[in-house]
Amino acid sequence: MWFRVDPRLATPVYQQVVDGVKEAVAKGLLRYGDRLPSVRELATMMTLNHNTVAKAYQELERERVIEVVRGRGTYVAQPGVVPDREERLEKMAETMRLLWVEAHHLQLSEDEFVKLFQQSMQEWNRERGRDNA
Amino acid sequence: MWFRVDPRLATPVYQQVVDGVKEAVAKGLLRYGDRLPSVRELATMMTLNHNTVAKAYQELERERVIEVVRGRGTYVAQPGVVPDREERLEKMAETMRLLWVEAHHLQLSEDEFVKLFQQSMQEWNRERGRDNA
DNA sequence: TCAGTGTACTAGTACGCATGGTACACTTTG
DNA sequence: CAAAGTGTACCATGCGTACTAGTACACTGA
Repeated sequence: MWFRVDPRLATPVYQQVVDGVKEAVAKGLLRYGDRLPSVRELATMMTLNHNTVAKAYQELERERVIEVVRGRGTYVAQPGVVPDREERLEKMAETMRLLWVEAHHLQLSEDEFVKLFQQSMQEWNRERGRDNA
Repeated sequence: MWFRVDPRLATPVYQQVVDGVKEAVAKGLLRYGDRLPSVRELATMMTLNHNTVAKAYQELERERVIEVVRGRGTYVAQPGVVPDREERLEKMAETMRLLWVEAHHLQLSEDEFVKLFQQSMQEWNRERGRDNA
């Protein structure tokens, strides 16, 4: 599978599934039209309940990351209009604010903070490049 | 008070108190040696339970943001050694990763993403400048 | 017809958050 | 010494969410 799930973490399992799929799509591991495992398949693979996987799939469909075809399965959706774009941009900005406050308490200078930020993005891009080779 | 609390939000109230105090310290609204309201005072002011405020204060003390003197009160701590520095840096990096994934799904280019980031920091610095005048 | 799909229920367990109340050891003040 | 104010430690309760488990339904394709 393209991701892992750890029930001991604080973030809910269904959220980890959502994040995992979104990351796989962002990296290009999953592309438009690719079929995802059925809720029962994925539940068996990761030893989860099918309801938990279904909850994740519903959230992913709400965000237009996947498309559901009743009776057939779920597929990676084509990039298009993004729902709730403004709210999500707002939430991103708020998260950045909290990050900057935390950086302050970790005694990071503005330069160090920006560097950590760029470093995190570069590492991600390296992974993406490898996966897409 | 230096912050607000909204019990309707998803983030726990005690966490909002923690974030609020940390932000006030980061901005310079609270400085080394300043006294914080007692748990019962703050609880009354914000119509919370004293246990909720106490939980927030304990977390703040664990992070060395404040110092507790039994029988006297709580005070803003002097900047010093930061506990759990490595773990918190790790968590920051992980948050940045998730932000970058979300940015991808919001169809933000790398430049737009970085710009949003810088913009968020600049706005914060403006507020800080105003408060510290 | 039948197997596989997502979906919708119900029921139960577990955990964290928040409130409310009481009590204790400590410090400062009168 | 007494009183008031401090953080802290309990216990009990209600509430919402997460997760599991099981069952059932409507739909699709072979």
